[in-house]
Amino acid sequence: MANIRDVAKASGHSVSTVSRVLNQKGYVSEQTKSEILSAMEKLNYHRNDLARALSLGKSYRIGVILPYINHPYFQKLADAIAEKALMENYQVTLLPTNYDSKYEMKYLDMLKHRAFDGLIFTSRAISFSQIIKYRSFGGLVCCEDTFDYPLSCAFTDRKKSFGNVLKILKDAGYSHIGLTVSRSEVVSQSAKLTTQSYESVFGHAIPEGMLYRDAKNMYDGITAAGKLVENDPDLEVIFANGDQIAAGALKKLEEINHQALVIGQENLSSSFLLDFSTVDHRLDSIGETAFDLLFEDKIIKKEIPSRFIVRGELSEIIPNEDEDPLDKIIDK
Amino acid sequence: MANIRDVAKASGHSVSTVSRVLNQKGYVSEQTKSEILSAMEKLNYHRNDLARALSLGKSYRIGVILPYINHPYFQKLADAIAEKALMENYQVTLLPTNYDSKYEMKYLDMLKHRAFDGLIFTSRAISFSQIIKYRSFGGLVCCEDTFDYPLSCAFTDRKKSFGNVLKILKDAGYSHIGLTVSRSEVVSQSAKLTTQSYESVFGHAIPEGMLYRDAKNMYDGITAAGKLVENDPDLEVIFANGDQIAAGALKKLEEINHQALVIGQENLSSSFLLDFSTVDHRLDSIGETAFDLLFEDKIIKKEIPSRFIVRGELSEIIPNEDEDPLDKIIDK
DNA sequence: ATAAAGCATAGAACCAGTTCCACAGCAAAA
DNA sequence: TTTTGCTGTGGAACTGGTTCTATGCTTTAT
Repeated sequence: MANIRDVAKASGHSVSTVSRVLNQKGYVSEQTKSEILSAMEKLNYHRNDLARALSLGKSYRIGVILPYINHPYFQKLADAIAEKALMENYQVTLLPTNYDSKYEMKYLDMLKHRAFDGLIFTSRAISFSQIIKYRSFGGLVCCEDTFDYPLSCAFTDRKKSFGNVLKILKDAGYSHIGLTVSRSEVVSQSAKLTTQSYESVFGHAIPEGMLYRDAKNMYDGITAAGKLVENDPDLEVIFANGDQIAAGALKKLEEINHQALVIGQENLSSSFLLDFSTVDHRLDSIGETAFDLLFEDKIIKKEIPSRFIVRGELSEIIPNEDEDPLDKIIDK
Repeated sequence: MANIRDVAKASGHSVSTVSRVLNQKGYVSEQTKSEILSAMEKLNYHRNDLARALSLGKSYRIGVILPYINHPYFQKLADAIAEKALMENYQVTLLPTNYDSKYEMKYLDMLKHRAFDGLIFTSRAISFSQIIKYRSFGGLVCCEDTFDYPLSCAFTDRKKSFGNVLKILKDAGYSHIGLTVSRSEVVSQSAKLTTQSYESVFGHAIPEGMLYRDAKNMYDGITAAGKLVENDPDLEVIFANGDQIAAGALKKLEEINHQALVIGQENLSSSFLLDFSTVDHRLDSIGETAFDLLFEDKIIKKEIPSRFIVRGELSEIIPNEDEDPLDKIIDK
């Protein structure tokens, strides 16, 4: 493998001149340039990016921290980040954690070790204060509200969007509502906001047994629907924490022949296929924004508004006047 | 940022001794070791992975080349590769190409530039002979049969599995069969095998209008089903090139109230949810194997057998004796 | 005529690691 | 007693780039 010194020797010029040709900056005569170029050709030379990165102190790589690599929510978010990053000539590496703080710390350590120029947290198990400690080692952005912590973020106000959906349900006369969350509200910010929204809309806590706390995939959705109907035979609505969970729930409801509304989140293809309403958290915007903030000098916090996509029987029930803060969309 | 020389100076030892402590190899006395360790602690020292990679000539990074980052088939395959790679302490970067050979060449160039130790092609636009040129720059593996080309691969015999499914359909008395492929059989190996299998089972080419050539996602599935029924009002079966396409087709068939069997591929959650049969190409096995082959010295080619997962009405029709080369599974 | 500015190039230091080699001390084997 | 082998350590070269600085040589402006 030829290196820059080999090229210099072969062309009869100095290393610095070769470097100038390589980077197309500084003064190089046409004559010299073509001599060096042909030497490169002859030696089959290609610049070593690792050496370049070491010298520059910048690797043009970022990492996206996400709990599950094959989870639709995080996948969609990661895709959005990757799309923007690739446009800016950055490479993106997906870093799955399974919500294990050990992994999160490991990836932060990789930032320390200069494996990345920056990290985007799509979700997390560790605290903000832990993350902040690593600020001096590279860019850091979270995809959730970081409140008063000195940490950039791009996020949707879930309390607002959850509250909006719940209010619509309340106004439409529904009261037997089951909810699912991925993790207990003690550890999950999203779960906490779900219960808080419920309380503020309905004026009381979610009734015992109407909150299913371990909904991570379609199969959990099946289980959740079973439990919720078992706990409340008059169940009217299931507000799930994702379209995949909603899809599973719908399947179960059909199976046991229980009539109830199902609402999902993220506007995945399954919600369209199975024709249920869904909260679109605008993951594409969030991802793009998160990347943009990564290498800003200042700490910036950006809120991106959600949309409620109304489908199926709900689209006939709810009023369409609407001056709420969300773009409400009646699909088809 | 402290470096290894700072640690050496601070601890009163040499750089090579610090390196030995860092890598836990070679002789170091307990006394020296603890002195160096505490110096590292004090200086908040962390090894620079870029410098290490440069020195070692190995970055512990691999790339996975795939046309679409959010396509279920490639996602599943990439997930399988990533899972194995992470176990072996390699980092995985997803490299989307949109079937643009420019991108594929760009990623091969990145291999040249030492950004990766190896690349796995899950699909490709360029020829095998193009890829082979880069063999000297790092590991290279394809997830399809590379035939006589000197290139490692992990793959399923699609001709075999397609033929198996088509034979089952033929034996069950179906003859009005529509098929979908993602790209024309001129460029897509998979499409070519689909048409070849059809011909060898039915003894004639796919009738005009019964092959839809641009099926890439669920929405294409909807369009495809419409066209196929239009071209043959007696359509009995749609054999789609993926579960997402099959799901779209099924939706369209229900909409226009046309009774026909739908068969997908990859055994995604949608095939389970919507209860149609599917060909499971064992992407998890393929991904794992592909990684294993990446850093083998020899060129190795491994075939992984597919499974046909039979669901819905088909499970009542087809005989269950079966000594065919595929594991046939009757689901539920 | 002379200073300033622009062009073209080379040399050497620098980024932060790894590793080969030499050398010393000491214990066990010849 | 000498040789061998193991332990422990340091120096220096090496990985392959970038960039600062110095040095000439032309032009151009004053």
